[in-house]
Amino acid sequence: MGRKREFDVDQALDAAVCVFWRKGYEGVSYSDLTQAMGVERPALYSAFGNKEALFRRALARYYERYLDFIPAALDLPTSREVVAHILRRAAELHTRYPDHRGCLGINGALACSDDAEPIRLALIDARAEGEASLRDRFERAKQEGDLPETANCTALAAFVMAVTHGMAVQAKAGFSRDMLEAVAEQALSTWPTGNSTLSRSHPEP
Amino acid sequence: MGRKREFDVDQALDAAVCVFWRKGYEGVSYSDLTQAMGVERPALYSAFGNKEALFRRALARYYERYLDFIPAALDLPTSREVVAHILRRAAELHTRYPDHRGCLGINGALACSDDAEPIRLALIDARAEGEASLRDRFERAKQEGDLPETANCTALAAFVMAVTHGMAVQAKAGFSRDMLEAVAEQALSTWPTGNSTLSRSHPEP
DNA sequence: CAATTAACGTAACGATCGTTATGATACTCG
DNA sequence: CGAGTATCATAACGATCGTTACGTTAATTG
Repeated sequence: MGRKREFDVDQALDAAVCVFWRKGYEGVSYSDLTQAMGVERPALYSAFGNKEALFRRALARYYERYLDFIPAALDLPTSREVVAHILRRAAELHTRYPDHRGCLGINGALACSDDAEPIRLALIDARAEGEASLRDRFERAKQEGDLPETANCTALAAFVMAVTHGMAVQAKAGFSRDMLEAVAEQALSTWPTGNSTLSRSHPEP
Repeated sequence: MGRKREFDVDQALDAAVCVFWRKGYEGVSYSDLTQAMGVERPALYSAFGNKEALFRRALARYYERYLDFIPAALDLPTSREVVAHILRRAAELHTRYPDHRGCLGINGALACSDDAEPIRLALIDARAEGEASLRDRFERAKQEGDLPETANCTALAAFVMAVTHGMAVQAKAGFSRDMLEAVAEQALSTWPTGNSTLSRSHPEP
């Protein structure tokens, strides 16, 4: 019972994602949020709780709506294809929207005040989760002969994520999609190959 | 004439560098600054101007005190040595100080409010300058036969900077120096070689 | 149709932001 | 020594931060 909500929560959340994506957690004020979401402050608090809770909701939505290509990439047959897909899709995503470039997982909070430290740590955790799943995928690749026995899967996953993060920084600085894709190709050119037929059965063009 | 300054400007500036390095431009308040620099607010204004001017001074000092290895690296004989030196020194610098990890050039302002936009652009310019000097160095390497004729020097420079920025993000997230060095080595393993004797006359161990 | 309930907009909360009067203090120069 | 000046610490400025009373409006329930 009671009055029914006059705005769509999901739609408002999408708007919040865009604002945080552009300005980061601390760079966003409630004035920014109310303007972008078309919702007055008290409605935000009743629907999402405080700013921190709203950001966490926005981050979760970002991962499921924009970073869904990462779990999808993990299903590709070779580690090289996994990496190629992640790097290329990241280059595209980071330059897709001219008014909020880069990655929310990086833009959200890199260095911040003590007040925002919980958000910074939450972003670190989120990134670490993706990196861990990538490492696990590389371990599987090693077992399959797709990566050499000597491969350091932890380091390889960290390398791929480092390039992705670096591209996000450059995207926020205005780098073109083409330039980021050139960076991605350079990163790919280092990729080790195993000795099974797996990696040769899916040649890159 | 008049009263003489009771604090050392350079020393205070070094303290400001550390604070901005840790919390970024917007994450730092004047309370943080006065506490870290041991100087009251009006003295900061009279010595440095406002917060934006202070940050620009701190950024300049950061480049000359901590990023001096970049111009030094450009003088090394081969492009591979240049890149190796930059990546390894970056990995070290980004993990050197436990209480302000990463890079001021990234931590300073990645995504921010509209008020801090001038600082964000200044950081972009500063990074672009280093990237351009790296590209120019690679062009020279190409002329010397140290890089193949087909090498895309702009993309190579962007790649090296992307890895550096990615390592900075990871350093701020708590990654160890060893892990960052493994990332650097992986990046190095992609490095193209020319066909002159130059690159072979300085083999890596 | 009342009674109840929840979301609405307005407007204000205390705290902190970056910035600056203001008067006291310490130094230089005539 | 005394006039002048620059730096000092205290304290306050208006603006904005994230957050929330409060009275009104619209929907549901008996």
